[in-house]
Amino acid sequence: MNSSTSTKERILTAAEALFAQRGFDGASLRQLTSAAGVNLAAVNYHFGSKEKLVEQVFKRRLDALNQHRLAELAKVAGKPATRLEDVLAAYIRPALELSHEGNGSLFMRVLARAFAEHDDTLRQFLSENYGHVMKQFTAEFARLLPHLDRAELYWRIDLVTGALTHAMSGFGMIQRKDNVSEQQHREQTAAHLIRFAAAGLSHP
Amino acid sequence: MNSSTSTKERILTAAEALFAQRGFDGASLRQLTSAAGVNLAAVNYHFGSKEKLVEQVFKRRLDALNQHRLAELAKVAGKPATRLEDVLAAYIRPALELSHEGNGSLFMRVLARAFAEHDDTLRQFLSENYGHVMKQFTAEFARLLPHLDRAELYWRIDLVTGALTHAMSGFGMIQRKDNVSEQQHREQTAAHLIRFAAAGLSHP
DNA sequence: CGTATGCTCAAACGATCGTTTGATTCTGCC
DNA sequence: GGCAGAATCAAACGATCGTTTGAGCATACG
Repeated sequence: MNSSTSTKERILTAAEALFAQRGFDGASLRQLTSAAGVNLAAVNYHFGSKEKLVEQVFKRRLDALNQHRLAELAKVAGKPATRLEDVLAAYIRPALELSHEGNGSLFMRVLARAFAEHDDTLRQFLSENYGHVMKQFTAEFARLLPHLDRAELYWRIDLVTGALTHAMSGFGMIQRKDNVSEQQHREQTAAHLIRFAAAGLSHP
Repeated sequence: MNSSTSTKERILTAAEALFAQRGFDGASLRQLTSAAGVNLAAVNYHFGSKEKLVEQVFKRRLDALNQHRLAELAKVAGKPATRLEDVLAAYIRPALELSHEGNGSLFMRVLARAFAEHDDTLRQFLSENYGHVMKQFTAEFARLLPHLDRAELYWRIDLVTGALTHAMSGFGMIQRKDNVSEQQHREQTAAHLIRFAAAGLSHP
């Protein structure tokens, strides 16, 4: 028996941190298993390969993220009083709040990195597993923005996603100041992003 | 004598393509020199190391990009008739048009990848070499958006940059259709991005 | 108790990486 | 023509990578 958490979970947590720090190729299984305090062979034993481990790192967080997103969307979808900002909040806030659930802030960087890696395998993985989430959001955006045709809507949602990804990666000019807590910073980011996106989405 | 171009230039071009395809770590010097039709040792002879080669790949394109950006900005900066969209065009179009100058489309993916790599070395490199470009654009944005305080303006420019980076990376939902030329697609992207960004920047 | 099963471990495997070496060829100048 | 320096080449170096192996340990069940 292990110290408090299972070997699998220890590997996943250490992998997430190391992938965020050094990238998927940059983080070796030896660094990873050493940080997790497990044997080198444990990764291949429990996950089959390094690539499968990467997939599981994604799945663990993204399942939680999209569940959270859909729950927030369900609160406002289809209701007459719903404003565009409400749907955007359901789309944006869970993504930024991912940093709250146990060291998840590192995962945002993993995700942003993965987006840029531009791997078709990952792209297919995301599309297969979470495409239905985008469908639901798109439908609700379409309801609130009836003056936009479908192609135009896709373009704009894509740009919103780009701004969100950029904000999540933390690479931009905007860095958290020392006198601002991480929670405050995230709240500021969400507020700015929602207003910015609302204006960009709804302009004629 | 080489076939028409120098060894250095051949390496840079092949490196750009391979870095875009497989990432900085993923592309090996053996693949790279093989694709360029030069000897393996040529990289270390001409550039000193793989890391120095990466720097030069960036420098070659970014020098051209920022020169182009500043030239476009100079045409409109400070003039009374200048609209926000004009400054955004000077910021966005050269970045998207990077794909026109000799196989440069691959470089956009290199750049997007580098942004996500989140390497402090690169960050410092970009800041040192091209920080003055952002300063000039920020000043002009500030002139056209006097109702925004400095912090608010920084936030919004950052979000625009995020959307631009995302669009450059070509990872989003929006993919170029087969019946649309690359130039047309880039023009559509620029037009959407400029309108989206203008709305997001100037909202009250 | 005996045995089957799940897990951990140290060690090794083959492959590939970036870099270096030393010889060889090419180039331009006196 | 001959020599100096730049450039190219095949070959090898040491390091590190992901993965596999086979023995050892723990736990659970008949």
